[in-house]
Amino acid sequence: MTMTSTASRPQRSEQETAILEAARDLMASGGVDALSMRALADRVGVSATAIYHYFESKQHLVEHVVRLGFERFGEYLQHGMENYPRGSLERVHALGEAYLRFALENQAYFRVIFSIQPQPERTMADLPEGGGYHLLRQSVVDAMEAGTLRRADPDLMSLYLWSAVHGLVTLTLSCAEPPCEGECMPMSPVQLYEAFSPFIAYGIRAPASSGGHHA
Amino acid sequence: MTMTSTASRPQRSEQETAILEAARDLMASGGVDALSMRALADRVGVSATAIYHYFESKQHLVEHVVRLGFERFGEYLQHGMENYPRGSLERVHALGEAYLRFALENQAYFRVIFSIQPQPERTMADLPEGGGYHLLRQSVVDAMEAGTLRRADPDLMSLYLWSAVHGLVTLTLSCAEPPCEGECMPMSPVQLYEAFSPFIAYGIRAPASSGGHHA
DNA sequence: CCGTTAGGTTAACAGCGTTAAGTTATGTAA
DNA sequence: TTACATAACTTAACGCTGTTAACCTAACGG
Repeated sequence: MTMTSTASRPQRSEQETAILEAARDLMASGGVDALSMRALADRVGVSATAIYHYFESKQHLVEHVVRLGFERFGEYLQHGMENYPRGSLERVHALGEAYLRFALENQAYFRVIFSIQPQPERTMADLPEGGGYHLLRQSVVDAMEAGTLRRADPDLMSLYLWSAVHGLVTLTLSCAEPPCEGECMPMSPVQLYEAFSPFIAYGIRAPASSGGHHA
Repeated sequence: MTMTSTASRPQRSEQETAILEAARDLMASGGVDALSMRALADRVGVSATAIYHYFESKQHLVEHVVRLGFERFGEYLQHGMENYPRGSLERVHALGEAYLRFALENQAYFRVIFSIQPQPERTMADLPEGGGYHLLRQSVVDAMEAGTLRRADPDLMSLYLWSAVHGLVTLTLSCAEPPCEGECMPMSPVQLYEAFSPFIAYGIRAPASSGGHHA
C-alpha cells in the first residue's frame, strides 16, 4: 500500500467502481442492449479496450452488475418489511409489495436481473441470494410458527408467493410502460396486488376457527 | 391469379412462409439473438437483403413470428383443457398446466414471446389475444356460475391465476436448463405446480359448506 | 413495345464485442 | 542507478451485426 501520489490516476478499485456504476446507469436506462463497451468507455473516459483490464468480457461485467443489483434489491426488501411484526401476515404482504415496487421503480434493471436468458449454474435457491428469498422464507416460517399461516412446506409456500408476485411483475413489464391503462384493466400493478391479496390470503392463512379435518 | 408457371420461383406467400418458418426455428433454438438476417437468408437460400422485400425490418419480422407463436400457444391451451367439463376446477387447473408445459417445451420461443423488452402499444388484455386469456377468463366465469369458484371480478381472478403460473414459468426459465435440480428444490416445475394447487384452490374456490360472512 | 413491378443481387456503412500489439508510467529488486 | 516487471492504457484491426443504396432481371399489363 505504498502510494506516494494519490492524485493523477485513479486507483484500481476506483476505476473499477466507476466502470460498474456507469454500466449500471446504462443498463438501467435501456437494458443490456444499451450497454456497449464503447459507449461505456466514453462515459468513464477511457478507450473501449481498457475495460478488458478489469472485466474479462461484457458478459462478466453484466454479471457483476447484476450481482450488485441483487444486493440493492435485498436491502430494498428488507426496508420494506422490517416495520411489520415478525410472524404477521402483514409482513409477508409488505415483502411482496416491496418486491413489486422495486421492479416498477427499476424496470430496466429488473429486466436484466431476471434476464430470462438462461443463466447456467443458477438455481432458484441461489438466484436471489442476498436478494430476498431467505427474507421471504424466514417471514413465512415465522408466520407458520405464530399460527398465522397454514402449516406446510415453507419452501413450497415461499416459492408460491414468490411466483404470484413475480408473475404479476413480469406480465406488467411485458406490456407498455404505463402499465395497463387500457379499458379492460384500469388498475396499477400495486392496486392489482392489493386486489389479489384476498385470493392469496385465503389460500395460505391458517383456518380461522378450530376446524375439522386437515387435508 | 393468372399464373402460367407454378414451378420455377416460389410464390410471394410461399417465400414469405419459408422465411417465417426458418425465423421461427432459429428463434426457437436460441432466442432473438440466434436470428441474424444473414443466417436466416442462408437457410432460405437467398441473400440477406432479399428478406427486406417481405419484412420492413428484423423487428417487424420478429413481431410477425411472435404473433404466429401466440396462435400456436392458444391452440395448445385449448387442447389442454377441452377434455375437462365446463365449470369445473379441473378445467382451470388443466389450463395452467398446459400453459406451463408449453413454456417448458418451447423455452426459447416463450422467452421471445414474453420478451420482457417493453412492447409499446401492448396491453395486458391484448397481449395473449388468440393466446389464452379469453380461454382462462371464460373458464373462470363458467366455474363461478357453476358455483365452483368464489364469486369475484373474473378479470381479477383470471389475472391472479395467470400471474401465479406465469411467475412459476419465468422463475424457472431464469434458472439453469435442468430446472431446480439443486438440493433445496428437487422438484420439476410441473411437480411444483401440482404442489401449489392446494394454495391456489383454497384461495379461489367457493366455501365448501354454507358459511357466514362474505368479505 | 414500352413501362412497371416483384424479387433478387452485390457493395457498402456504421456499430458491435473482442483480440493483438504497442506504449507509458509506476514500483521493485539487484 | 540500472534493469525488469507489471498495471493501465492506447490504436488498429477482425469478423460479425442490421440496414441502405444502387443495380439487375424476368414477368406481366396497356
